[in-house]
Amino acid sequence: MSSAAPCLCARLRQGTRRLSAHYDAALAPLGINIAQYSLLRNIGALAPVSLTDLGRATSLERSTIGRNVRVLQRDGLVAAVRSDGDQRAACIELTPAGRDCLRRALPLWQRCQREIRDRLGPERVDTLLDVLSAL
Amino acid sequence: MSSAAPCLCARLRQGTRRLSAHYDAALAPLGINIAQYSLLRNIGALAPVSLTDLGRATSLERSTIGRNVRVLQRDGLVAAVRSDGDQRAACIELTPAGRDCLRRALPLWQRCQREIRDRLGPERVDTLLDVLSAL
DNA sequence: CATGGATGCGAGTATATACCCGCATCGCGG
DNA sequence: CCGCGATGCGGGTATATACTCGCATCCATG
Repeated sequence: MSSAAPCLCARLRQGTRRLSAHYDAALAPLGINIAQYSLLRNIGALAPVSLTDLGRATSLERSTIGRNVRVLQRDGLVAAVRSDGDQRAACIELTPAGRDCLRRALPLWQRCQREIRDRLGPERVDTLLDVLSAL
Repeated sequence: MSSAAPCLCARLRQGTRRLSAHYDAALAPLGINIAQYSLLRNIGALAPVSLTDLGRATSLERSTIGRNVRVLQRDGLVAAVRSDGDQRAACIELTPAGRDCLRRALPLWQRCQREIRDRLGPERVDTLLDVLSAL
């Protein structure tokens, strides 16, 4: 029986792909996806921030952060700033274009959040967040 | 307020990364990860199966399936079979090594499933599966 | 039977993600 | 002050994933 049970991880991955596609589609007019939006939000909240700290905040590998930030940097949404202290740290902050992108993305993102909340109901959303935290 | 609310998608992605890492670590002794295990299970259940049908079964892009299957094929876990009908279909099935890998992976996977179920409790697991289906 | 739309795939390209290695810098202990 | 472990990053490599394009095959219709 248990060998026929659904794989929790596979289901979670599948749900994540589907939900990400939904958010990605909503953000597409701005040329960013949900991973980038999330990273931009984190940078905006923590800036100026080092790649290592960004990795800690997002639970992402530092090297992953580096590559993802590079894309945002290429697109002019974030920029490196001179760090006063540690010369190793590559401190990152939003550019005006990045702030503008975040601002315009907000309603699109909120719409996605609302849609999901409406579809699932507030209780199940809260349960989901709770379970994800416990994961 | 809502702009400060947690991003459901980001949380889901984060939880998926964490859970996947857990399953990946458990399956590492067999040289496969959870995505490959899941794909192998699907192939085992549907074989002989075309890439397109595999994609439908897993909600993955057909081109993604093609690339993922290629890795399994390179590792000798799956093989293409002559299709009696449509000459376009690249019918895939498990090799004996693939079946053996699945067999040995089963207890490792079950252990992961049990750990998660123990950590979350059966109700929350069921709720999670329910929510993911509704996503 | 011939042709054109539908379908199945592969390849190109791009991002997300992780792991490992090597380099540069930092800071502490001698 | 000097050296060595700790820390921060970039690059290499690999897989997962998606989108697009082009090719081959299929099939229904004329």
